[in-house]
Amino acid sequence: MSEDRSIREIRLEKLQQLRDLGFDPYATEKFKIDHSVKHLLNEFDQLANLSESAKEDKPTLSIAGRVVALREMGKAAFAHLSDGEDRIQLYIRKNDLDEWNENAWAAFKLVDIGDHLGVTGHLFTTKTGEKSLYVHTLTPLSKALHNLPLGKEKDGEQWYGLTDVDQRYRHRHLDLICNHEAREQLLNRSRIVSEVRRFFDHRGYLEVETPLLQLEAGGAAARPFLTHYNAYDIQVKLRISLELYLKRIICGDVPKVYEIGRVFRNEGVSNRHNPEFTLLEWYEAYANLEDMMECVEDLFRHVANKVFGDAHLHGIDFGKPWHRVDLMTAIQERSGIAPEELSTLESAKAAMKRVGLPTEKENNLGGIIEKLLEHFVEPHLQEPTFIVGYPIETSPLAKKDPNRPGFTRRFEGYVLGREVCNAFSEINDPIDQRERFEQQMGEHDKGDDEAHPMDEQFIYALESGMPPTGGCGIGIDRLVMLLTGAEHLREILLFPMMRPELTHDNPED
RNA sequence: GAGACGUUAGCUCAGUGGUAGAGCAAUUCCCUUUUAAGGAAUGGGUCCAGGGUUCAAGUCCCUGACGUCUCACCA
Repeated sequence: MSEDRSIREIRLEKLQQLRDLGFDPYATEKFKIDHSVKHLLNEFDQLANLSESAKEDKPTLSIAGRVVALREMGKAAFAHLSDGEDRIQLYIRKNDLDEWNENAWAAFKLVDIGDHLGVTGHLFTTKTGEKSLYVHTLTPLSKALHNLPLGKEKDGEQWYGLTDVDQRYRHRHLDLICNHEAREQLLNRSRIVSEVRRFFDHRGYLEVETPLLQLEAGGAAARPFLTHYNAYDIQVKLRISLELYLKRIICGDVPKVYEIGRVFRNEGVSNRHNPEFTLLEWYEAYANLEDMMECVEDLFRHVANKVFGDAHLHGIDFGKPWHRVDLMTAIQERSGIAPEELSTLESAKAAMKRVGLPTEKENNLGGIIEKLLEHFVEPHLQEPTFIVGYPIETSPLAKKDPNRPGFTRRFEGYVLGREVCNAFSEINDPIDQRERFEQQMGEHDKGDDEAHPMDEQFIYALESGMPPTGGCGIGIDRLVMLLTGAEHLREILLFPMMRPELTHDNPED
């Protein structure tokens, strides 16, 4: 990024002048703050009365923040100070700055928009009725050497500011300074994750942390990132899911565990994809599919109520139970393809062709069924819905449905036409699990490089005995998208994956 | 991976093949209750990069980089 050198140089000169006046912005280590700006404004009347008595002699209230607006008027000035959460107007009068430091006014004149400033003073209301702080003393706390893209703002409306999405993501701090919505998204995400934790903690789940560096990345169908561990001189992979280690903990007789952690999938970027994202998975021994459904319903209801104070969000009522629909029934209703047609690969391909979908790349029944689901059913699943009963080929970790050959005890939850969770009764039969892995290895040999690898350590754990267990996974980023109404994953990822920026200053980088 | 669109001052954006523009921000000056403060003056450009066409290219053509959107792939 090309830098306006003159602005930077001017501000470095101002920095030196501030130092010469005894106001080195970088020298202060701590500045005592009495109140947040928001608190100051909320409790203004009470705090203003308190400060009335002390008006003449000593400083009363102390606040700090970034100067976001500045209106100088000769020997007085107005400024707005923002602590990120809220902003308050400052009134600075040359004659009313404390006499003990005659350089204070000169120092103030060297303050720019973007600088951090600590001030003391008393509260008052201006002629036009704005709650303000009458400044007695000021302490520069940082100097902005760049021209921050702070626009003008009135009544919460912003004129200018930073809108270039590229710059917003690459320099997220500027986005957070300039765009209130960016800050809100950050806070909402944090609140949602906190409430998810609280939900599971209160239900007696143990939060655990499992390895990110793994010899074989399993638990999902995805290509892993590869890296190298020098000490052992081995290739290791970044995890693509949390699943297998969490189930090994279940095998260790810890009956309820959850993890919220980053996983990495070596894939492209889109509105709803980022190569690293945050996954929530929880497992509960002795629980089945129905228990998992209720848990998902409770979780969404809890988070919506706690974070947004309402189970109704974006036209969806998370207070109600979710619809429960059999996958094959849903496909038949939406596409007219009967379950019998999807019993062999040949008839399934024929059915696909009949409804106008390409069949060239299809070589297993499960894949076709999931494609039909995606194409015909998903867009209609606006209301929270559990689709139940997934084909065995695409569910290598889910328990077989004893009543339906070829299908597993697995469901996915959908809201507003998008998948929000994936759950199943976990396989605890080590023989079955080994067969599934072997089948996946067969798929891998046939060219599916996302097929699940064999994991002997996991099999060994199952062979030691795992109780019947229900498990569920939710992409936290997509959950936040859903609850906040964000249209892009990038809006709720602080630092989304971006190609390196080619700068003119450093073309070699 | 494919297509469409975009990239001009610190920020937001105009710009019709013929001298590079505006608002805000910045610099200097005036102004002791303003609030998108106001007034006067000033400075600020690798028009994404590299080729090409042309007397002349920010503008037209080609290639590339980065981004946005849509589609494809995946979750």
